[in-house]
Amino acid sequence: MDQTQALSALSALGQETRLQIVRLLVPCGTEGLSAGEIGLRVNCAASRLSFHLSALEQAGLIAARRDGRRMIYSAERRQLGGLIDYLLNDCCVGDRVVGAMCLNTSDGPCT
Amino acid sequence: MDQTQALSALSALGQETRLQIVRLLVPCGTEGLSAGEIGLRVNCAASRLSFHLSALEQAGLIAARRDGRRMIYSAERRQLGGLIDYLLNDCCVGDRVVGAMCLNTSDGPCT
DNA sequence: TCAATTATTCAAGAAACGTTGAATTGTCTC
DNA sequence: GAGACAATTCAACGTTTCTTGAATAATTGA
Repeated sequence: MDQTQALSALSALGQETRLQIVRLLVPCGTEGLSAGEIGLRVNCAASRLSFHLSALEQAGLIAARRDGRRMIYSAERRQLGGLIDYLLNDCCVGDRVVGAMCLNTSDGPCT
Repeated sequence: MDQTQALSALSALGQETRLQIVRLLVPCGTEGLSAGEIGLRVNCAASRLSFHLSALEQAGLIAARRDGRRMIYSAERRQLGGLIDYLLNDCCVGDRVVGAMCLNTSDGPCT
């Protein structure tokens, strides 16, 4: 991930509804959720939801597929991982203080 | 770090000039750089720079101190680490795919 | 094919953001 | 104190982003 991609991912996540959507989708894995379901969970009108979903899709943070008459969205976890990796290694150049925050978590994937 | 703090950090970083500033300041550690120096390095007029510096400060990503007639800014590396930690552990709930991206880097702080 | 369901697109207005230049504040040196 | 230096604040402007509601597209089932 380069700076341009990181920028678009960061600004996509820097909005409440969109951060909520990503947090909702990550635990659903590749199975994902339909747009309607997402709208119910994040309490969001359809057209507003579509707007935010397409922003996340453009940033590469979620992927869309059709299932009958519904659209299923799922988190692009590799892109999210890429963003974290960018922050940790390209932005912060392996800085010890920053890295320690990651290591401090008891059950995180880095321990 | 909670969702509110993460949101403000993410949206602060989702802007080119501000991401540049953070990338510039992290390697400088607690020593930091003066506003004028930062302005030269990121090619930014004084008032515009001030605007972005205060946005980063409000998000807790940088700290300011005065040294004579100059203001010295330094990265708040713990806050940056906290953001990464949030993305990895609270947002992504220790997701394996996301975590793997972090582990994959050869010389990152997580290996 | 017609109606119902699901979701997107469009246009308009409101709100937030980013840029600019001028004015201001704080600090230093003479 | 006067002048220079470093940085911030302010107001104005244009741009982008977000929200809303109405219109449109795609799919399904009677």
